Amino acid sequence: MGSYDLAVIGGPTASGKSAASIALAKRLNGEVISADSMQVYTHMDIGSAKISKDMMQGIPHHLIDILEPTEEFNVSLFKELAEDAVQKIVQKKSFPIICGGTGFYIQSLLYGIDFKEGETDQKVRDKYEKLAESDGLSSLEERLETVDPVSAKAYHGNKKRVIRALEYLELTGEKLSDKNKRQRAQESVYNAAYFVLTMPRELLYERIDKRVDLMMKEGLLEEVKKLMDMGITRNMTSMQGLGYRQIYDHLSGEYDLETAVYEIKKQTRHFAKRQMTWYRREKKVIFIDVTKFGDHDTSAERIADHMRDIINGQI
RNA sequence: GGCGACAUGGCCAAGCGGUAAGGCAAGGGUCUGCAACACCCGUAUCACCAGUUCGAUUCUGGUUGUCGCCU
Repeated sequence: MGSYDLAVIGGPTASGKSAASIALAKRLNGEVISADSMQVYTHMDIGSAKISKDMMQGIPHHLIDILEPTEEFNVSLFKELAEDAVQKIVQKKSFPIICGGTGFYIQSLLYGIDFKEGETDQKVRDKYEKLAESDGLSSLEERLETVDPVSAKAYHGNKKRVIRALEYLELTGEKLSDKNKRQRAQESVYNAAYFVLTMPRELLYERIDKRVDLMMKEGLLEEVKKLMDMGITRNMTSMQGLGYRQIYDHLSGEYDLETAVYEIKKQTRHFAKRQMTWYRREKKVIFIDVTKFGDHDTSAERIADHMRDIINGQI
């Protein structure tokens, strides 16, 4: 397996990560760890484009269907669970393959970002939340400006992060920006082969549109209805997912179905764009243009061959 | 054929004498506990021609185009 500890398969949504991860796992006696903020939830299959048991072809998968949609999920939890999974896979003499589009999650694992210090405190958070409501976000921003100007500049207008910065400082006495600087200096804890699947933007957008249409055909509407019946509300982490929240809004009478579908497509395009900017700044990624590996139905195998060769040091 | 209205960036749309609001889309970016989140940056010389004026996207005339009404 050369000198790599693990492989990462990233890329924008709808780029074919899942198929490639299966093909690679078969080649390397690997197991897949999903780095996806929505596929962790049960009852959310269609909208999250969750890989089916069939498609898994017997390859073990981790971090899929591990939470109820009522439960919270976040980077910190992901990192913990993913680390455990990596360890278990390695102990079995198998090869870990991280597959998913959430760049932040992958980063947290690769660089061992420490979320233990300044662990979030609901009381402190509520306090700032209330302040934001009564005095406005700008008052919190001013406050942050005086105690941690670097964070204040970076998080301008960003309520969640302004509050986190304030919270972190209050809990630890250290500026969040200082902690980040400290952590950024860290080297990756794993030697990872970080692949990112890409394709021309136009093609990607086409595939996104098609995939959303397919999700609708497969019953995304019904899926969201069921979630609502289960008592899932708009503010839960699970209902933040693309596709879910738009259908939710439609079902709550915000807009008609056509608008919902249009919004899902548009927002997914925006998302894909953001994913790309994330990968661009990631240091050692290996971009793989999937269009160079034949047509879509058969390319996964050839892409996996290519990735395997790189991992084995043959390229 | 006649009458009237309108022509502003990819789309929608303000401005109506002093050198182009805004929204959306496209594009770029930020991100260290909600990240499929949240946030930031950002693109025109106003259909064309000729006048009036110190100065016109804004006024006048014409050309072209679009829309509506009428015969």
